[in-house]
Amino acid sequence: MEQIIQAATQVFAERGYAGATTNHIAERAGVSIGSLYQYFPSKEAILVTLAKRHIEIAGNMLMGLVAGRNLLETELTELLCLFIKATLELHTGNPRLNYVILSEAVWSAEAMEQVHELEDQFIDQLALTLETHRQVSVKNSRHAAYILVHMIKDLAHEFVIHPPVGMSEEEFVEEMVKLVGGYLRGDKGYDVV
Amino acid sequence: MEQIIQAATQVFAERGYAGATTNHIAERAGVSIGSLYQYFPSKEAILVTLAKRHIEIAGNMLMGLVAGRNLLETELTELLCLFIKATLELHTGNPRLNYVILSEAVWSAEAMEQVHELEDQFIDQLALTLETHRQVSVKNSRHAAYILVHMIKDLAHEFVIHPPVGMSEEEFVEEMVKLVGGYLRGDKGYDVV
DNA sequence: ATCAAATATGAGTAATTACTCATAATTTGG
DNA sequence: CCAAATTATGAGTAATTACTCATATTTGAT
Repeated sequence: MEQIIQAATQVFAERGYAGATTNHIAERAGVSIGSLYQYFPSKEAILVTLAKRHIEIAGNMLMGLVAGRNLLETELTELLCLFIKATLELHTGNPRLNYVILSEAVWSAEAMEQVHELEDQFIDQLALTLETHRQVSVKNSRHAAYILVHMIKDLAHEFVIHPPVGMSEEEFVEEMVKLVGGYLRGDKGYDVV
Repeated sequence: MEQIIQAATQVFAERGYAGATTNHIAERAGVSIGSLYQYFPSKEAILVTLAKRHIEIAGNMLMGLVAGRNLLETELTELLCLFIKATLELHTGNPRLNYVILSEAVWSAEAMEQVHELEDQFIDQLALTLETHRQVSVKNSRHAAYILVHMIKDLAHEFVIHPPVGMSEEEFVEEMVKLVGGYLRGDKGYDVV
């Protein structure tokens, strides 16, 4: 079971979703193809299990960043730095696997729903954090959290895959902090039409 | 040729990349499978042609928005509104096809490069626009354009697929304008660490 | 009208692969 | 120690599908 997941992680990362065969995964895991299908009803089910686990790990990791801190006393900029760097690291760690999970896999409606559920949980938690922080001023914390999470995730993903010429990781983080920081503070000296 | 692309557009949108068969595309186009392979060497080549065309159309459409205007006299907020609404529309128009192109298709390294080249061209053009506008103040216009384009594209994509509960399209546009507007103006009253 | 070049045809193929199932090994509980 | 339940095995299959190629049709120049 665990070995199958581990093998799938490797094989998906190496060959992509379409390129990975269930026989190959079973072989890498050191079990027979029959056993594999005793634990997972389909190839997609393996990916879903793997993806859910990765999203859970990422979520816990990111929430852990703020867990030990006194939010009221930590600079927003520092928090954002942490978040963005951590997200970047998550994507840099195994870019190919992240690519497979985020972009390449063919999700069934059901699988997609499960993944979204986990995402939503994380967004809800982040929304609470946003409400608590003194430097944050947004109309709707849940909406802000939604935008935040997806923006950071998607841009980090994009950056890892195809960064613009001449932009270092530090510059990327700096720009992201600017972008997000300004938005969360809500300190605009002009009206939005 | 043209009919094949049209058919592919429909079939990819209906059945996804993996679910679409070349025979099905040929049938829908009203040509034989042999003819299809006279024009396109592979299934992927069809998708690449189709994707490049769509990116080109989208790019032209978005650049056209600012073409007729006097940039110096148009409010940044208004411009951003236009851009974001247009992007949202592009994604709403045929969400399934956009999904296939952006997320589901298995891109070869070569195909990916071609797509990125087009994206980069658009980013370069936008960078010039940013430099021209009086209300924009960014350190590196190309980097800003990169972040802008991907952020708007990815978030619009995300929003169309899985919007947060209770967020209307208008609210989404408003938030995006806030987010991007603040960033581009660069009017921050604090230091970034 | 003639011929050659260009284009169209679609039955067929070769390869792939997710998944099954009859059988065998192993574990469990009495 | 045995039987029953659980779990493992892997050769085989059924279905799918991207792609080929021998043949037919059309085109266009002379």
